[in-house]
Amino acid sequence: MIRDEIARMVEEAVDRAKKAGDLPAIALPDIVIERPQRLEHGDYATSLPLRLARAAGAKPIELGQTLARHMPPSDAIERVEVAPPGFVNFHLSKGWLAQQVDSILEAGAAFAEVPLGKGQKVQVEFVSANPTGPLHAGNGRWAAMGSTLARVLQAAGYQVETEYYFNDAGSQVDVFTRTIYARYQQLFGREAPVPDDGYAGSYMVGLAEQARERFGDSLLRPEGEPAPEELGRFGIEQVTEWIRNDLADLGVHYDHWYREQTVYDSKAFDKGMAILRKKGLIVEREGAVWFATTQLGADKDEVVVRSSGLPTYLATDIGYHYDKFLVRKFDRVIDIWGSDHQGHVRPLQLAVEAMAIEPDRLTILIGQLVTLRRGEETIKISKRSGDMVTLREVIEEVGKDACLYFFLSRSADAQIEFDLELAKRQSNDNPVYYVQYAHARIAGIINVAKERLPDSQGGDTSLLIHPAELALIRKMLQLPELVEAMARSLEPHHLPHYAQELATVFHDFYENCRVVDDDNPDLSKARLKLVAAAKSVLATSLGLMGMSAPDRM
RNA sequence: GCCCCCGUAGCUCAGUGGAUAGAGCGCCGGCCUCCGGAGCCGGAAGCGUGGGUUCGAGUCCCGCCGGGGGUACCA
Repeated sequence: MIRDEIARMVEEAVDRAKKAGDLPAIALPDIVIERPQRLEHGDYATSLPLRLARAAGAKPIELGQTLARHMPPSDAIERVEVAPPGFVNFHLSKGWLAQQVDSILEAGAAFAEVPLGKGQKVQVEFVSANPTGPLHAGNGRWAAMGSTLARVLQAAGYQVETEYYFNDAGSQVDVFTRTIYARYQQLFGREAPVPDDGYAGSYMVGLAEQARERFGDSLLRPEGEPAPEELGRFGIEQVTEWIRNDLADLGVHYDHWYREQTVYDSKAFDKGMAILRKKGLIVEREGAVWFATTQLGADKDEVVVRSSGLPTYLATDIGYHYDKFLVRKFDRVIDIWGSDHQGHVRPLQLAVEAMAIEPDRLTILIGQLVTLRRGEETIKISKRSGDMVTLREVIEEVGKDACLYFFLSRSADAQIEFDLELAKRQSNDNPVYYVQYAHARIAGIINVAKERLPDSQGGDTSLLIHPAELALIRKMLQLPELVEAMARSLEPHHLPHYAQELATVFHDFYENCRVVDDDNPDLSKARLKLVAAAKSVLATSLGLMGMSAPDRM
């Protein structure tokens, strides 16, 4: 990327200045190349002189001039300017910019790729909601974010696997089974109340009805006997199928669906626990088994096996991460959790570290929860109370792409409010259509060109000199930089904003530059290349977000 | 109480410690003899609050105010 080349140039300028005796031999901070907000400040800039001033004992502006004087030449850079109070600004040459159109066209979707991950094996696990009820609208946020992050990391050179972990073994399954059994019994006229801690949602009645169709009354047990496990398993399977379908309708597909039961069956649970036990971190007390995190600096210990004999969520998660790192050998693991799980972050990190896994191989992204609202009314998300807005409902009423765009455009740190009424009303105003419209518009232009320009091949991009043309090229060139930034920060929410900016500069170009012009076939052919490149970059951006890039709307 | 996240335009949200803080929606005013007006151009309007660090703070640190989450042998 050109930005990296500029960083190397700055480094070389420093070396040359030192050798020439124009700069004392001082330690160099990281060279940061930034993008100025204003075009007059150039395409790229560095504030290195400001940072070096004190150590070098010189005025920033003079340091800047020294660096500029020693700056090696480059075909891509038209001029280097020093601006007060101490910036060095780099202006890209128009000719070089125009050439990039050919490079972008040639690269296609690979234009967004950057060699950052070097083939490292990374897992992204997200959503992983319990299969005890349908996904709610808030789960869509993690689906959008996780799947996009996975594609971004892929583009950044990582070998990525996505995973959905579903809980088919814990205590919630027991609650679920008792609830569905209550509903099932009710269908046969028995007085069986839904347990106090059970799932109140009406979908449980539907599941019971499905069970009745499938099993008849064969699962009825004598009064007072516990719920049959088979009924629970049946329900879990049905709900898992709903979840798969909802995610598929959002365009989210996983490489692996991982069952919690696997943690036990594969002995990962036992092996993980054994490591911690060997280190003296497992203690028994008050009838339960504890992970002694206080020995690792925490302010309280964590229960791993309840006095009932059932492992806790944390315990299975320890085994699960043993499996991720020590069995499946991912170089990096990224878990996306809602902030309601934040209390588990430290204990799990401590466990991973205690298993001798380098702590920075595990990244747990905590996303703030989605608050749902319908007009004035706030809706509490709770599967157990049954008062919820399902993801399916939102996808159907707002549309897949608009839904993805909404969830994706907010930082994970922002608690967002999803007003279902507003979302429905504004779905036509969703920015995603603005971006898709730009893509469709280009498709239209290309069709017109086919009719009117018999020979539309081989445009000469050096004819592209209009400010609107160059602005479009400049914006396209940001995509690889953005992919790299997102892969580093794990913040995919920048992508929709970028796509919109790209669409904006395209629309501006469209207003100012006529592409298909019978009187000027050479310029038309050059501009056709430009819009074809823009179409490709728009499609790539939309593709990274899991959205469609339609030729017609 | 303690821990984590957040307070930026009327609303929903962006903003790698840099040079004059942005977008969408909403509001006001303009633009179709011409490739798709789901578009373009212009306008009004903002960093919760008080200190500190820095050449430079919306961004980092501390206090206060406000919102969300956690602090379970639930996940």
